[in-house]
Amino acid sequence: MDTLEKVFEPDVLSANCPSRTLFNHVTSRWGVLVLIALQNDTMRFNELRRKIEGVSERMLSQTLKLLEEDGFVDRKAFDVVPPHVEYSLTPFGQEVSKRVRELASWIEGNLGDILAAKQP
Amino acid sequence: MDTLEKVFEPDVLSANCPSRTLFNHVTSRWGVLVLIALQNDTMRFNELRRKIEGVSERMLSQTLKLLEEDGFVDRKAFDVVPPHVEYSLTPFGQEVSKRVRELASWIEGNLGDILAAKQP
DNA sequence: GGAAGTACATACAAAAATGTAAGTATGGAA
DNA sequence: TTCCATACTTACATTTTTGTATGTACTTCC
Repeated sequence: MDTLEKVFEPDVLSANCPSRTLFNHVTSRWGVLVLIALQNDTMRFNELRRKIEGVSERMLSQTLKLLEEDGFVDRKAFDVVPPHVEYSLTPFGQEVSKRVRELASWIEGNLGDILAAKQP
Repeated sequence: MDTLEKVFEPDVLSANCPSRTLFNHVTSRWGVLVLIALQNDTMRFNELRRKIEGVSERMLSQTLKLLEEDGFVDRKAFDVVPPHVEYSLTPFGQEVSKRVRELASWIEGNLGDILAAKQP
């Protein structure tokens, strides 16, 4: 009966599938780290910057903006001066964060064995 | 009694932790896709290239080499001409692949809702 | 009064990633 | 015989990413 239903299957291996774009944002160099850093906390911009060693302000704000547009990060700005902004994960963001964390944790937890197995 | 034991905790948030390097390789633009593509198969170079839409030969071989050095990908070359090479995941590679797949699958499975929630 | 902290934006520069085209040695198909 | 396929590598060009420095409009600390 569903002969006319669309049978579009999202696939990150397809060059122009929207899931690929989202996947790229989430797995981007700083994206993964932002997702991990925000996992259980609400953090301010400079807090995040200190936690994620090596990010520049530019990259951090760019990454946050992208993840906010994708609906993974929530930005709450208080209209005061000096500025006060709080970042946190949306429910969607928490789901992806959980999975990114699992990948990172596995690597961290097996780091010794992985490095020991490397030849060069 | 373990006063002299090392208390090094791998952490991807630390700029020069080796886990960060591995994590970057694994979550690199093409790295994630190679890991996903190889999940249940042994594949040849050009097969992979066709499966991962958009990779250039250069990037594919570079990525494969990196993941091989890290011990996630196994390369088996047969000494024939024309060349015949088979790529597959090592046990470590299967572990990371599993987690990368879970992230990708979650995004693919929730793509509709994610896109629907986006404002801009 | 000067320095530091806040959360960025913007312009410019440098570095890194990626693509393109060509080459290699050979077998098999048309 | 010419073309396609295999699995790459290398040189070169372009694109993208990333960093650096500076400015903003205040407030608080010393």
